[in-house]
Amino acid sequence: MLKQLEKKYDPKAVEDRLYAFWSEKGYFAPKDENKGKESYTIVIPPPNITGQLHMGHALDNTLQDILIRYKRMCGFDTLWLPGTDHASIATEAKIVEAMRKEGVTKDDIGRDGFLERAWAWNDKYGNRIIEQLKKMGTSCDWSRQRFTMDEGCSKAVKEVFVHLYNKGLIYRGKRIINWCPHCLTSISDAEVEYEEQAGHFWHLRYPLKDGSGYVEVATTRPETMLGDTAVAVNPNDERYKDIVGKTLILPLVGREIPVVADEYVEMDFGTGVVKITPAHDPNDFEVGKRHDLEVINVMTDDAKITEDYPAYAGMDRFEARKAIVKDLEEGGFLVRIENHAHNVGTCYRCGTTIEPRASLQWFVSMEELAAPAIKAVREGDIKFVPERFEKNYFHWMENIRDWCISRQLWWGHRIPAFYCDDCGELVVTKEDGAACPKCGKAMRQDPDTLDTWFSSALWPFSTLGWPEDTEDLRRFYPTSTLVTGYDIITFWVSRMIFSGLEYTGKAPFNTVLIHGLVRDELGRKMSKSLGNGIDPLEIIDKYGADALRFTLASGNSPGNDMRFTDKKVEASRNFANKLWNAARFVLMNLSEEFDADSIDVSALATEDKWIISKYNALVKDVCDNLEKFELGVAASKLYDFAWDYFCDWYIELVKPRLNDKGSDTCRTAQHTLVYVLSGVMKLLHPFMPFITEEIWQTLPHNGESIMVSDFPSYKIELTFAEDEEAMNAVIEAIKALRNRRAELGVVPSRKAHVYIKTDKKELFAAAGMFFEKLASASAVEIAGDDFDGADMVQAVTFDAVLYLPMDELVDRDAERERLSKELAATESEIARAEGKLANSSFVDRAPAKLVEAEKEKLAKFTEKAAQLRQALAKLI
RNA sequence: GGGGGUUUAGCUCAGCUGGGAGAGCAUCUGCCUUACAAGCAGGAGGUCACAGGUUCGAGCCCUGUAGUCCCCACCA
Repeated sequence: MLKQLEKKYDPKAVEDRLYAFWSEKGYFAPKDENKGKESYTIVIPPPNITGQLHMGHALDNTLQDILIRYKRMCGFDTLWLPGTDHASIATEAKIVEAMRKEGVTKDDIGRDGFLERAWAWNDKYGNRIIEQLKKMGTSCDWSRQRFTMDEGCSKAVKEVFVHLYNKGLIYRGKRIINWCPHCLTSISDAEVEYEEQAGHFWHLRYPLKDGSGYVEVATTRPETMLGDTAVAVNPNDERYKDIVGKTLILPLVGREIPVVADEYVEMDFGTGVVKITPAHDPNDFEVGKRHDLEVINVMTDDAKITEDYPAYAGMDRFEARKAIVKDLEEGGFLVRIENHAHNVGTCYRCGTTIEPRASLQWFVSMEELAAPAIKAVREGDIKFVPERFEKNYFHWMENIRDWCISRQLWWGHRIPAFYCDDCGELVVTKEDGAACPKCGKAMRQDPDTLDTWFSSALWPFSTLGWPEDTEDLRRFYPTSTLVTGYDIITFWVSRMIFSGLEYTGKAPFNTVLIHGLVRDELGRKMSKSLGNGIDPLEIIDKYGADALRFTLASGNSPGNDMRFTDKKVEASRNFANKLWNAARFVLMNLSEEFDADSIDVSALATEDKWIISKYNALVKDVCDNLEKFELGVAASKLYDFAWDYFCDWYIELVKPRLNDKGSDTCRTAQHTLVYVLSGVMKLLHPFMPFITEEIWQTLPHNGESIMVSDFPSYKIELTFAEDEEAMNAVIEAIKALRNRRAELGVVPSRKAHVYIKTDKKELFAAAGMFFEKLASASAVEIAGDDFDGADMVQAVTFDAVLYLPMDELVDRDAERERLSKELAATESEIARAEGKLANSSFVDRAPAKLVEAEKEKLAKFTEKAAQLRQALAKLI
């Protein structure tokens, strides 16, 4: 006896058990016997060890899991490689915060003590998000799980750093960088977010040393005037020709500063005079370099005024601004204040206003690296889906600036540069604790660490063993599809591309599948500060992982944002339950085992061929869609097929045969049910892994898990166009009857005799039981050509006219009106078709197939109109 | 300032190379038809933002306009 199912699908009773089963069976790992086959590899975008699973992860990983499960079932040598990212700033901030609560600072415990805490923290919490991912059903090969700071990744980082340094592509220099006074580190340009703020324009007056007057400058940041080392005007500006080269006295400070001429200054903006603060503005820094100006830093690491300016020393920059403006005003140097909205750079981690700052940092020289990365996408070695994101990528890559990679943090990859304090030698080496090659003394390692993205950039190959020539690297690299959100194309995708090309000589993946953001019901970004985030784990708890996955995969197209609502998950949950009950029904009616993977075509009834033919077309569609990364389209096709065709029609059509226990036709119906349902389970498995496995295992099946079964493939011999057409005619007739009965308000329990006038007598005669079961017919009779049908209710379709003797129930006027309306509609269709066919340019230029189809339609509508006219005539 | 997305039923969104507008939810009507009320059957609801253009034919292609969202750059 076959296993029976509970009435409602209970995800909790299934998910953890099946996940453990898959895991124990080792299905997540690539199979040895697949070695040598074409590989399909995905590397996970490594979540931060500080992270908690959010909807973005849920979406990202659902898409990856769909792809990898699909390819696995298709027989590829598949690997989905998981891991985590050390997330230097985020993690360090978290640990510092925890220490603050204990009253301990980084300086108190020192670098080693701090790192000890950080590693302990990683041991404790680093795997939390991995465990959460498993709840989603993600089929990563956990045996290959990596961490950006594990030994192998660290080795790769050093290798790359030394390689680039030796090639002259990494350099150390004093430049303006973005400094976060809260995180106390430099950050890269990509890590700065701009926001518009209402500010002011302070017009200041700087006196000429010779007492001949003043120049007026305008600034949005008056506090930086302490560090001014010049004032600049445009060389072509007639107004200021005379003062170029003269000397000014900097108010409040008394420093003598020159007036320089520089193209950078725009004559028609502000006063046409710019104060130059090389230490605190990137443009000013460049001007300063051109004119050999002094770079005077006026702020401490935490953005307070330095001791060099006693009047303001220790003041926060914004506090100092007020004080300085007040003093300028009192000294008569403030001309006026204008309102001015301007963009302020903020730290993407903490939101603090960044402070541009001249500082000695390490940089990657980007121009040479960017060129091949641009070429690879340009020439199609790497494709973005959807393609439009290539524009973003090109724009970023073509305007790329050098990448500031050093961070004043402790948690991360320490820069492998060593200084000899004795002789001043700088050595960049993979060896720790090397002695100075010049004087043999011990050297001091650079205290800074690398930008987190430096190691992430190597992820597709560092995780496979690079720089060693490992079996995994040969087997799985280059990877296939990278799945990520559009928000990290610049941070991550672009850097992986140039890294892969530079270090491995290959593009790290061939397709970048971009998805959008998951937003809340109101279309807002989910965020901690808004508190509008929805916890995927709570959704899983309430509706099941399959429902969540199906929701995220469907109703969503690549690159576009989606809104998340419980209503959508509910619909998916209902779908899961529908599948469950379909399976229940099939099992309840199963009397023996059948081969779920093949079917004897010769025994099939028309309706069997109809569903199998439709199923076969579905297989093709789903594969095509998945190959094109149209996962949402595939999902909705599966939904429609399973619910509409299979449940609402096929199961209902086949019920009468199932009652005929022991008959051949019953057995054929059973086999068809098993064949199609189990195929649909396979097609759906990438989307809804748990319920499909549970159902598949309960049904007759070959093998021990759907996860490692063969994905269905399109079979030309399973296309039955004629049977499809025949069954469609019957279905149309059933719908027409139902429609008529509903319009007349006849309850289903009231059965009625049905007369059918049709050319397809055999078909409709054989379909009698369908009308009894699905259209409340008490009996069905095929009417002869002389059948009159006067005073009967009629339902007209292309292939048949159906008569119901229910005169006493019918309002004749209403019926006449209805028929007239339908006739009018039909006549307008005829007019449309005739018009089209009368149009010689259509007939001549449109494809012959379409013209032919139009003619057929015209004939059908003409026939239908004739029937309707007859019916009307009989009513009167 | 530059670039891009988006605008389709009351709501959320699909709509593949141009060839008679779709789904889910909501709504209305009728059904406990022994797989499923998380269900079944039926209905109503759209000048596909607007204006031009290309085409035999446009939701789809081109141009422009408007609303909306985003990205990049940044004039002190």
